[in-house]
Amino acid sequence: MKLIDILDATRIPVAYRISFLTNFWREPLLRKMERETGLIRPELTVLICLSFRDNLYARDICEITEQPSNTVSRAVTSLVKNGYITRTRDTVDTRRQVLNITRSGRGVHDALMAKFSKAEAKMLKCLTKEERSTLTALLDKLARDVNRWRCE
Amino acid sequence: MKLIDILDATRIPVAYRISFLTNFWREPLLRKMERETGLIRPELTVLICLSFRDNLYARDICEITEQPSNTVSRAVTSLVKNGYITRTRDTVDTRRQVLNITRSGRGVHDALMAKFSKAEAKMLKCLTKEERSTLTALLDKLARDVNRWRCE
DNA sequence: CGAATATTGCTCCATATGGAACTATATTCT
DNA sequence: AGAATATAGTTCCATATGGAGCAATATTCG
Repeated sequence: MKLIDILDATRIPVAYRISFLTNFWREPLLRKMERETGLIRPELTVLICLSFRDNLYARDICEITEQPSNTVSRAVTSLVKNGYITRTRDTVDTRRQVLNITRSGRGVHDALMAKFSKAEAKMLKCLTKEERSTLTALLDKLARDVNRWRCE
Repeated sequence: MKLIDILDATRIPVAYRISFLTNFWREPLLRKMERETGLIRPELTVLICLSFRDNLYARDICEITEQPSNTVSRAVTSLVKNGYITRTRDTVDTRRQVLNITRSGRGVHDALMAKFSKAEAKMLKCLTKEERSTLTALLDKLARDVNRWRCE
């Protein structure tokens, strides 16, 4: 028996399958990233945020990602130390520090995303192009409705 | 900005959405379970396995779930202590211990699954019945193909 | 202006969980 | 049978990460 044999019987068919894909696709990939680059998850998250937006405060990243501030703080400190982002004290509000991704940070980010993209393509190979866009659309519908179904 | 605003731009549309649902749907639910029942994830996993199959060894559960043996070992010990499963030394191979879910364990399991099922129904409310079965089918296709795309 | 309150980012602590190594038992091979 | 190897389950250790609370600064309100 394997976990996959429970697919048919579970009372939470969608959630179970999503969980399954998370466990067997995302987790190994992230663990591999951790081993190979030394980057950990919250650091990747921060990097992703800063690759989309310049001049963010740690606080912004907490709100964007809904991660606790200590987690973000640690990630930021580590990324600065590795030269992947810069952190400069805000002159107006000296509690704040402006964060920006460096060239090197963007390089790491882009390389990682390329790997993930490749891994995703491999996973999706068993679907037709149409099925892929259907799947994306359905997942999208769920994700965008987060405020209705979110816990608490 | 929110993480959800990255949906359109990401290079890994499916994986990102799955990750998003995991972060905002599964994680809070599991954390709530941990707070309210004291059960942790590997314990739930073991409980699920034993609710599907009697007389498993810890080793079987490792293979089923692909979790490390120490994690399963800890979960088993804790579940036994709480009276959710029984553990009896195998007479043939005395290294092994036969595991079974108790009535109380099944009660906890069923109650949890009922909650998860309800939470899933809430999440899926924005999809039509047909969309739901399409989504399930597509995720199913991906999951069953795990051996082709799995990492290492 | 001065006091109360809010906010930013951080440190301290608790805990979940994976990797490696260990013990006890079983199996295999000569 | 005896030695080498494999396997079951555990313990030890390292680390990722969340919660609570803290110091420094900013804001609000009298």
